[in-house]
Amino acid sequence: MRKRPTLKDIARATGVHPSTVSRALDASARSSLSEEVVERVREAARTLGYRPNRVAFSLRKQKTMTVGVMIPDITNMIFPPIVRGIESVMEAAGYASILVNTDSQPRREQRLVEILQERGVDGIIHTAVLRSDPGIVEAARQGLPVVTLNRRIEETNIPYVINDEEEGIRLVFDLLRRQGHRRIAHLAGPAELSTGRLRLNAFQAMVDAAGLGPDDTVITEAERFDEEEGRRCAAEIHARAPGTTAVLCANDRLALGAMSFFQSVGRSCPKDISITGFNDMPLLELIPPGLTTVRIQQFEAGAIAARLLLSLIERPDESVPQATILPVGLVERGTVAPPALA
Amino acid sequence: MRKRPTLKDIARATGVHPSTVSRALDASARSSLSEEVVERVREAARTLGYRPNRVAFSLRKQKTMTVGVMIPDITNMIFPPIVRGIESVMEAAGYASILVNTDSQPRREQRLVEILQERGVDGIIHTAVLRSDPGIVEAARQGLPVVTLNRRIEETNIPYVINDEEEGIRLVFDLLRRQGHRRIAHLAGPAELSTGRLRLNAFQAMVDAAGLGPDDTVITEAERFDEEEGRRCAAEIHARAPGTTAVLCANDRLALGAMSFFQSVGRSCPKDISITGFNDMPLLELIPPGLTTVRIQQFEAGAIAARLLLSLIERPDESVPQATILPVGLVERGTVAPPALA
DNA sequence: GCAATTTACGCAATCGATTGCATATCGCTA
DNA sequence: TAGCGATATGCAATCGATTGCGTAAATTGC
Repeated sequence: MRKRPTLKDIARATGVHPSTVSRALDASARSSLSEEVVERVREAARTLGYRPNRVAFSLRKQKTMTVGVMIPDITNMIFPPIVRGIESVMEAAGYASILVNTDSQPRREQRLVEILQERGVDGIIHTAVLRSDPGIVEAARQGLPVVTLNRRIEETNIPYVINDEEEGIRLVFDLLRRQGHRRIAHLAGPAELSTGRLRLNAFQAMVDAAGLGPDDTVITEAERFDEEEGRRCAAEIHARAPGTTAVLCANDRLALGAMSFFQSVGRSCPKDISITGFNDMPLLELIPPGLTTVRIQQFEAGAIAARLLLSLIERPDESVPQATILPVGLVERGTVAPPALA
Repeated sequence: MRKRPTLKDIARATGVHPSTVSRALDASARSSLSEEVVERVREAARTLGYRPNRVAFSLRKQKTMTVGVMIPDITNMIFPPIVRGIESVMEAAGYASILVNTDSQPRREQRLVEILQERGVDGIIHTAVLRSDPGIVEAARQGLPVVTLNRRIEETNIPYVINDEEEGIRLVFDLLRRQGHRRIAHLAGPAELSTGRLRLNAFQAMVDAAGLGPDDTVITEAERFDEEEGRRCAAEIHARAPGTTAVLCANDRLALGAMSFFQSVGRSCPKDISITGFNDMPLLELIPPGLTTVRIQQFEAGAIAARLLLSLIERPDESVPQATILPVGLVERGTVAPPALA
């Protein structure tokens, strides 16, 4: 087990100075060297199996070619495609990604930001920010490139990439209205997450615009974006507003929970109750009666955020768009039908 | 935007030498210093907001506190829990993980191993090895700690953590037999993946032990572990052996593909055909009629592999178990029933 | 054929931390 | 009070690469 060769080893092998080796191997500095030396060095590097030591490189250049990717929880199925989108761009640009899960815990998140900074990441893509988020904001203020994804931090100038939440809510809301629904509940996401908040705001705007009264709509707020909370909130809706004919859920997992609840109390979907989701996560089409939902661009969102971050890192003078809003689409499946005649 | 303070800054602030600062901040070297200096240094470090520079640390100590985690594809739902299991252990031990997706492409995989080595990872957890895999084997031979997960590399002494594949196949096979099936097909995984191979071998052993003849069993081999291949191979089984009453699939995604195919040709599951999977991936219980499958320990497998790797890294003299075989369990749902009477 | 450039490479500092060794200071003993 | 060891701290090399500057040799100009 011999250790990896260094510039010095190549220098010894070729009889030149290490700095010359460094230049010979660096395409942009190569021009100041003679053809012959460059060739000899490259040949020696090849035969010795030289691989540059990125740690040393990082120390000298103050650049780790590493970015931090913060997500709430990789086991939540909407995140893997996003992560792949990010990596597809980052890897091609020579960057590695350190992936961390925040579990949506502010304390944990703050600690992870510090860990990433200690490691000298060149930037952070954050898909899990809370609506206000001191750790990451402070890091950005100190000059660390940051892009947020899926959510935004209010009152900062941190660039963000989000889906057109308003349009998504409009699509499902309009669908429900066209089918004749009037008593529409909103199963909202956590208010401290910007997606939760944006979708709730959009819902309320739609309700107002449609001229529905407060009696027609009931809103419950989930504490997490998961099935269990979906069930709990659906139960609350069922109890508080039994006349509800449609539940517009802030995401698919909440909707699956709601479907499970209504089934358990014998209200069949879509006959007795219509349900809609948001995100269009994988496998949804296999779960009957097929959740009607809003499709978002996951892989592409990750790739765009990654390109934004790269731009911040490598061309700090160029300005990047503060907001990137991705189009969404309606996916009609089987969970929406006209309301049963009372 | 002031830059991060270094040991030198603290040294200047306290009037001691940088090496003294280093010692004061290092719990194990602290003992050789006076109480008073230690306190002054720690105080200064706190007020300056000092965070150690891990890059410099890594260069000097030849240790990056970073591990590589190689998986085929994070969007494949069995991997996220594994990744979380790995990270739960690694993060607690102060290690960061660089996650890479190989897409099961040998060339790409080889390149990723090199990238990880360039970055000086202290070890690699590989959940995506092919049955023989020169890149990672060579890295291990050169002394890089490596643990494989879910799959193993044959004819090496690289420690591995796998599920009890044989027992899993036995559980579903016995279930099918008890229900009265005799004409059982195997929808096998790719032969170059050890899971594919192990499950196939186990299946054949069961067939032999049960005294079934070659006429009773047909075997098709998928090229990838996905739904599309599941459909394709199911079609092949349907064409070659229409009398088959049960299909034992090498994993859940192949099984979902098979379910989709048989439904498309009007053979209802489980009435006309029984189907079993392997892995018990999330959401399966929501897809009717509920795939009967084998549950494996995902999070735990990741955690165990991580502990193994940590042990290889930090205590190279201690020996670790070459093989860790995790127990599996049968999950009976709705896709298995007695064969229809011919 | 000599001064003025240019070319090609070496030298040494640097990035920020760690660590073996040297040394100053102190207390203590004889 | 000289000498000794123990204790606390400083010094300087080191990890592996990058890079501004210096300089010898090669080239050009006239």
